[in-house]
Amino acid sequence: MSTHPDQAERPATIHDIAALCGVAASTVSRALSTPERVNVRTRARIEEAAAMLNYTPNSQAKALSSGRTGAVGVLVPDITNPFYFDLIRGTQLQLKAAGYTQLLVDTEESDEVEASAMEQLRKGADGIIVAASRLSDEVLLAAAAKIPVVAVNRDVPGVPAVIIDTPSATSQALDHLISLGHTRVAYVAGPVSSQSSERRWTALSEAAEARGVEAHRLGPFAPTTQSGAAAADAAVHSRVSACIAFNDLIAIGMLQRLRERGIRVPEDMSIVGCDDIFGADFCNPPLTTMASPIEQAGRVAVSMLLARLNPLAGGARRSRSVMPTHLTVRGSTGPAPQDR
Amino acid sequence: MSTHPDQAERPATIHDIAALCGVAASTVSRALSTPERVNVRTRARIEEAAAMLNYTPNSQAKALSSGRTGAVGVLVPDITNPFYFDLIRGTQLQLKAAGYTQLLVDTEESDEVEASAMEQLRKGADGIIVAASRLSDEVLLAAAAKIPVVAVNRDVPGVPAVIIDTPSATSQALDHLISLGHTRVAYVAGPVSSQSSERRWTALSEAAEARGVEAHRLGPFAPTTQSGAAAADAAVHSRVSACIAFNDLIAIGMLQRLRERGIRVPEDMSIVGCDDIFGADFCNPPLTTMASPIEQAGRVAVSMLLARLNPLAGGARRSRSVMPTHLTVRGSTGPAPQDR
DNA sequence: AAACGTTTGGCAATCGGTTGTCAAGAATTG
DNA sequence: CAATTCTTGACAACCGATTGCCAAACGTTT
Repeated sequence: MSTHPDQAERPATIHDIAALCGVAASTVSRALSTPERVNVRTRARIEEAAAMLNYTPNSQAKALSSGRTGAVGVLVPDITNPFYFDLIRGTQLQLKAAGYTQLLVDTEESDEVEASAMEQLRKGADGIIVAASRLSDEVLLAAAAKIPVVAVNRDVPGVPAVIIDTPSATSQALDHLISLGHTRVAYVAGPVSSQSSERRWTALSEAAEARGVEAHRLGPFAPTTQSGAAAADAAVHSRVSACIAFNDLIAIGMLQRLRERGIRVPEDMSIVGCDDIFGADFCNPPLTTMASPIEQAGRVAVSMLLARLNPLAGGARRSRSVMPTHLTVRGSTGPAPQDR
Repeated sequence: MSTHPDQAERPATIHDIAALCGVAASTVSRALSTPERVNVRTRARIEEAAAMLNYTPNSQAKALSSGRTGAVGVLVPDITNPFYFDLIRGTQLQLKAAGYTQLLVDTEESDEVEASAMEQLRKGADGIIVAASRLSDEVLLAAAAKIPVVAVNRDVPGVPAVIIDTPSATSQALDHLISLGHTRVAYVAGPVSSQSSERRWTALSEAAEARGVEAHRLGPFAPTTQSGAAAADAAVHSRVSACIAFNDLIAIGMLQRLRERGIRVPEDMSIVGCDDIFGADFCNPPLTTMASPIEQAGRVAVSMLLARLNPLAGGARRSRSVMPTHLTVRGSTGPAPQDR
């Protein structure tokens, strides 16, 4: 069947090692997973044989018999949204460091796809990290009861979470705009299913009231540059002098649209984005935005999940971690126009 | 152990279905995987029971007994490089449509990480798609002998590949620059291990010679915006009036650096990028670049791989597919300066 | 030297499916 | 109605590990 019948084309198994060493397969298994329970000399022989045969444990078989898959699912609403790049990279690095495999799934901004992915992963992964979940509180909670889940940017009591503290940054952004003389500000809302959009609006409207400035709400808008065009038109129509956008994609889309319409940024209109994604620093003008350590958020999420999976390893087992956010001022915000 | 001892918390297995229908587990397995070999009525009962129990096959067990994992590994050098976003999305969509799971791995631009990931995936996946492989021809060929591999942007005889035809676009870019009056052009090279960088330089230098213009080679540079700064300085020093960069990341980095140094684009220097990544259209100035259907490239790669995995399904079993590339002219290229 | 406790290693069941083999039953045919 | 073919479904081995259980071998203590 093979070109070299006598040469083992097929990956080595513990049985091959066992045969080579003259021990039982179970001994090999123990020697490799519970070294202290096997005679030093035997173990040495086994390890030598394993190295010689270039042995790699079959993860499928391991998963089947042990129940642990060594994989963690990472669910994001849209892979092509740059915001998730850093998050994905953070989870990837941390997971790999811990010897886990990352199963990345794009849920296409759909709660159904998300739910089915979770059901799928229930057997295919040891745990799940879900970013910006579109699921209802109840469904998410139910899912978390079946498989360890860590949510990112989604706050549901009972579900461990990493929260990126954009609401507080929103207030900073408002103060920044107020200090520039703006008195009529719009919040360009994200998808209705986005909890963070909701929380940000709450923070913003409260802060605006406390400071005595007008806060309008526009949207909802899809978190893409395309919908930024509609957002820009809405903003112009609402006669505000500054906008705080749900995220940088929308903000960048607004920048483009305003430029097309001949509306100068920041002279005629100031724009604040959120996330400090790739591109925020080199768009035209560079975007004032709310930045947070996203990659770190991914790493923290993994740590929280792994602490739950391996309780023995100690660890504070936090169930909630808040990532700080700060305002990064660039060129898209400036003094309010004086035309009134 | 559970809060509801009488309720099946554990996912249903074929044995549960078999018990419910009064048939053997193997019959259930056949009914679900080889429906035509089971009595219609029995099959209907089984399917009904499966639906009732909310049965999902255990992929681990399936993989173990059948040898097929239903997963495909996708290896990219750097997840945070926007170029790969669309590629990843293309593979993800096409794989999901075919019922496969995508295992995404960031090889960190390292041939060693890439090789070990391949070895790992040899048992954990049915096939591998590797983008911009850093491996040597021999190693890649050896890997392809062990597990079906489709390479993207890597041309090794014997390894099926999807090639993005940037060399021909490079000539287009050169013609574009020549028509603008440029006579001294630099190629800003990518990593030495990148085959596409090499092929592009070959195409460019030949085209330049044929057209009687000077072509300089700068670099190598890492494919990041950071190294674009060094590239910009090198370009200025080499006194060329136009640059064709290995990719958009470098080009965008150059744009930023040139701006810092007060060198105007395109008045003093024209820049051409490659890939038309996210951001290329809204940087300042918008980047003239070589665009190709990257997402489609991902989909084609998956199709080629799956055709190999399931030969029965027919399909032309192409072993090489070339994706067209065209020049997208934006604001970063303009007439050559007249100062000489 | 006997009794004891402790390692150490092998057997076999198990995870949840797939698949080859084969016999019983149904359908078709002569 | 009997013979034959086909269909259908049950049994059991197997994929590659893990793991509970038990017995053999070892060293220690009295």
